[in-house]
Amino acid sequence: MRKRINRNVLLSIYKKLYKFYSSQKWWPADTRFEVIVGAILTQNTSWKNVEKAIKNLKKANVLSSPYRIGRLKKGELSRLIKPAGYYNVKAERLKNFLTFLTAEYSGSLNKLSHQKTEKLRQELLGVNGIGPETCDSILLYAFKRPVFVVDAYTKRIFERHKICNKDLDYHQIQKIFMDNLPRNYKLYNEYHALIVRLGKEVCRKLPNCKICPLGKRKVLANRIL
DNA sequence: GACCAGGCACATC
DNA sequence: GATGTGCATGGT
Repeated sequence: MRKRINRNVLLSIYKKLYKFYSSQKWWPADTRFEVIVGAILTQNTSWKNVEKAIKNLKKANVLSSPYRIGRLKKGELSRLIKPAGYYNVKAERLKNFLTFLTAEYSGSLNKLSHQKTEKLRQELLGVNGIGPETCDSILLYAFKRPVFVVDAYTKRIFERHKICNKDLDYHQIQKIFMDNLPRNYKLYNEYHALIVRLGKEVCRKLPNCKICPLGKRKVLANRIL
């Protein structure tokens, strides 16, 4: 039997984070398509490296529409996204998404955006290379659906703060957040972004973290994040 | 030079 | 079903 959590805990952590960091203005991208490309490129990769890859794509003028990337040869695409790492797999994954979009929606993100959330999720998960987190990032940040994104930071931070059990999988952790927070797109958008900000900034500064807004530095010092 | 970063698919047991 | 492994760059 799972431990029941206090409904207010998640919201109060959110408020602390927001007060401390303020809005993160996510997702950092100019277009919906750029969000999707970024979501695939950032898989297990620092955003700094993804930025370099995105810059290359923009410079080559292929990020303005799915059609343009779709026309690139895989080798050429790999070369452009090289700084983001795993460039061969990621080129394949981008291609897979574009093949799906072309085949099922005539290459139109607008058409895709009319689908209901559950259908959209199933379709995205059907693309080889799009797993739960990438899928939910796309749902949340590209299509503004109220879906909570769980990532490595979320797991680490909330496990160590005893809010999630260590053995919970992606969907179970997601459910804890979604069952205990209002289903609100803006809230989920900001919350996930704040968690990433906290993870990035605090993680490396252990064990002498002075800025953790969660106020549990003793636990933090034991390598919480 | 080791370790990490906004995962995922696939092989093997 | 659980666990292990390959994929790869660039910063600390």
